[in-house]
Amino acid sequence: MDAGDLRVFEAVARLGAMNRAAEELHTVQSNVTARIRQIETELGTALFERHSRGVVPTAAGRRLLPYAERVRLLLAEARRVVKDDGEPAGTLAIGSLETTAGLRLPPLLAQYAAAYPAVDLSLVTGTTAALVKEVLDHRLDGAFVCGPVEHDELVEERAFREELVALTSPRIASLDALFGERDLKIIVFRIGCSYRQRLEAILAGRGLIVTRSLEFGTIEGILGCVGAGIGVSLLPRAVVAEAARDGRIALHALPPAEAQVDTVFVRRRDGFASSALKAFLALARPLRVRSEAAE
Amino acid sequence: MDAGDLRVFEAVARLGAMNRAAEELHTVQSNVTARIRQIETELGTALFERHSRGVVPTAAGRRLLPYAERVRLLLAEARRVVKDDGEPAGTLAIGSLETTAGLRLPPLLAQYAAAYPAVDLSLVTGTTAALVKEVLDHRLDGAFVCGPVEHDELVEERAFREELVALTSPRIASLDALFGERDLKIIVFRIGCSYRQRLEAILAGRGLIVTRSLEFGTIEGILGCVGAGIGVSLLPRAVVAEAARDGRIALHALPPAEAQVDTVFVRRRDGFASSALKAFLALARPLRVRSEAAE
DNA sequence: CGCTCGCAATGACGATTGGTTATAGCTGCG
DNA sequence: CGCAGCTATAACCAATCGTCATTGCGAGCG
Repeated sequence: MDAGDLRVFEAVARLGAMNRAAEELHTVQSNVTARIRQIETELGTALFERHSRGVVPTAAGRRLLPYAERVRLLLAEARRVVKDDGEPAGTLAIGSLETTAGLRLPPLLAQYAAAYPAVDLSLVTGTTAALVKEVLDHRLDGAFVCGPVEHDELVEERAFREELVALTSPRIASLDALFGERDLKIIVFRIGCSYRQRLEAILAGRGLIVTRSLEFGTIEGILGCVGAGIGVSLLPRAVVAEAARDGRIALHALPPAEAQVDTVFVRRRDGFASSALKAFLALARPLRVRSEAAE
Repeated sequence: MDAGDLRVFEAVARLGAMNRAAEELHTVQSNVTARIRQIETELGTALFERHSRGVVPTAAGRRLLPYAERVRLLLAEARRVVKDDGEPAGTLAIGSLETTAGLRLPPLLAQYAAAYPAVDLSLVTGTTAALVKEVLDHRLDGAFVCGPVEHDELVEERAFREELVALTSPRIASLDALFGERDLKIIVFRIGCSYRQRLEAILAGRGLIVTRSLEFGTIEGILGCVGAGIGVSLLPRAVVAEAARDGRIALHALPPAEAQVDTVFVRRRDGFASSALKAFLALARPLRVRSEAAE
C-alpha cells in the first residue's frame, strides 16, 4: 500500500464506483479493480462491498479513507517544502472579505507583488464562513475574515480594526428615523456576509425588524441602492467616507460595542508556512500596528 | 515520489551512503542510485551532494527528511487502523517504572491479558526520560512514568499517587541521624532513575550532600544494600512495607511535599489510539480512582 | 419473462518500471 | 601508483502496471 494505491482507493470511495474512478484517474476499469483487490489482499481485509450498482466502503474502508487524504496532503506538502528554498516563490492564495480587499489590501498586495515577483499571488473574496472553509480545505493559504474565528485547526492574528457605520439615504437623519420607512431592506454583499448578522442585531436593538435583503457584488451597487432609499447597510467607515462627503449617502455612527469589528488573518495551524506566506505575514503585520495606532 | 521512494531516500540520508542503504534495503547500489536520481529529476532539485566517501543531504534533502518519516508513520498507522475493527488485538507495548511495574501493574496486566487474549501485550521498564522518548518515537503505545511530564506531543493522566519513604538500615533512627554515617551512598534502580534527583534534593534539604551512588536492577538488591547500611534509598511505601515489618530496613516518612509523587500514564497526543490501548485505559482508569480514595 | 444497462471480475498481452549485474570513473590515502 | 570505498552508467531481466476484450451478475423495465 503506497501513495498511488491510496489515490485510487480514495477516488473509488468518493465516486462509489470503480468505473467512474477509472475515468477520473485516466485509466481503465480493470486496472482499478485489480489495484483495489491487490490492496485488499495486502491488508487482508475487504475495503468495498461490491454491488451491481457500484461499490460501498466496508467499515475498514471507511477507516482507511481519512488516511488516503492525509497521505496525499502530506506528500503535496513535502513537494512544496522541498521546492521552497526560503526565497518566496510559487503560489500564494489569499482570501479576503470584499470590503477588506477594497479598503486595506491594495497597497499591501502591490508592495508584495513588487517585492516578490516570483510569487504567483491570487486573491479571492468571499464570506467569512466560506473563506474559513477554503483555508481548512487547503485551497487558501490564509484569509482575512471577520474575527474572532476560534477554530482549533486555525491560528488567527488581528490584522485590522474597523469602525462600522450604518448607511442610509441622505434623507434619513438618524437610524431611529428609519421607523417611518416602508419596504426597508438590508443591503449586503452576499448571503452569509459577516456584517449582515451584525446589522440585523443593531436594527433589532432599536426595535426594527427587517427581514428582506438585497445582495450586491460591488460597493457601488450597495451605495447606489442605499442612496436611493431602498435600504440600509453596514460597512467600514473608510470604505464609504468619500460617498458620504459627496452627499450620496448618510452615515450613522454606532456605539463602539456595535461598531468595532476585528478583521483577523487566519491560516492553518498544522503543516508548514511557505516562505511566500511568511513574507506576506511579515509585510502585513506592520499594517496591523499602524491600524491600531491610528485609532 | 511515493512512499517507496521516500523509504529509500530516508535510508540513504540516515546512513550517508547509497551503498549501505542498498544493503539495508536488501537491494543493490545501482538501484538506489537510480531511484534517488529519479526522485531528484521529478522534484527538480538535488537531494544529495555526492562525494567520494558517501553522500550528504542538500538543504532540500534536509527539508524532505522529516516528511519521509511522517509518511512512513502515517502509512503504518493506516494499516493498523484498517486492521483494528474495535476488538482489541495486535500488539500493545506498555512502559513502566520498575517500582510501578512491581507494585501496581501485576493485577492490571493479568486482568487485561485474561480479558483480551488476542492482544500481544509487552511491558518494558525504564527511567522516565527513557520511557518518554520511547513513547515519542512510537516504540511504546504508552508508559507509566514519574509525573508531571508536560510535553506538547503527549497527553498524560494521573494513574497512581505514591507516598515515597526514605529507606535506611534499621540502625538509623531518623534521616537526621545519617549525619554520622560515612561512605553513604544513594541507592537507586538505575542511572537516571526519577527518584534519584528527588532523594538528592531531600538529603540536600537536610544538609547532606551525597554524591556517590549504587544502581541495582531489582528491589531485593536495593533492600539488601540498604539493610547492610551501605546507603539510603527512596521508594514507594507499599513496595517496602513488608521488608520494614520484617525489620530488615527502617522507613522514614517524609513531609507530603517531598513524599508525594504522581505516576502518570503518558501516550502520544496525535494519531490514533488502538482498540487495544483504549481497552487498557478503560481498565487502568478505575485503579486511579481506587488509589486516590485510599489516601 | 427476457431484454438491456451498468457495473465488476478475469485473462491475455504489451508497455513501463524496477531490479540486477558488470563495469567504469572519481577521490583520498598509504 | 595502486588500493579502498564510493557513485554513475549501460545492458539485461523480471515484475508490475495498464490495456483490451470478454464474461458474469443483478436491477430495472417493457
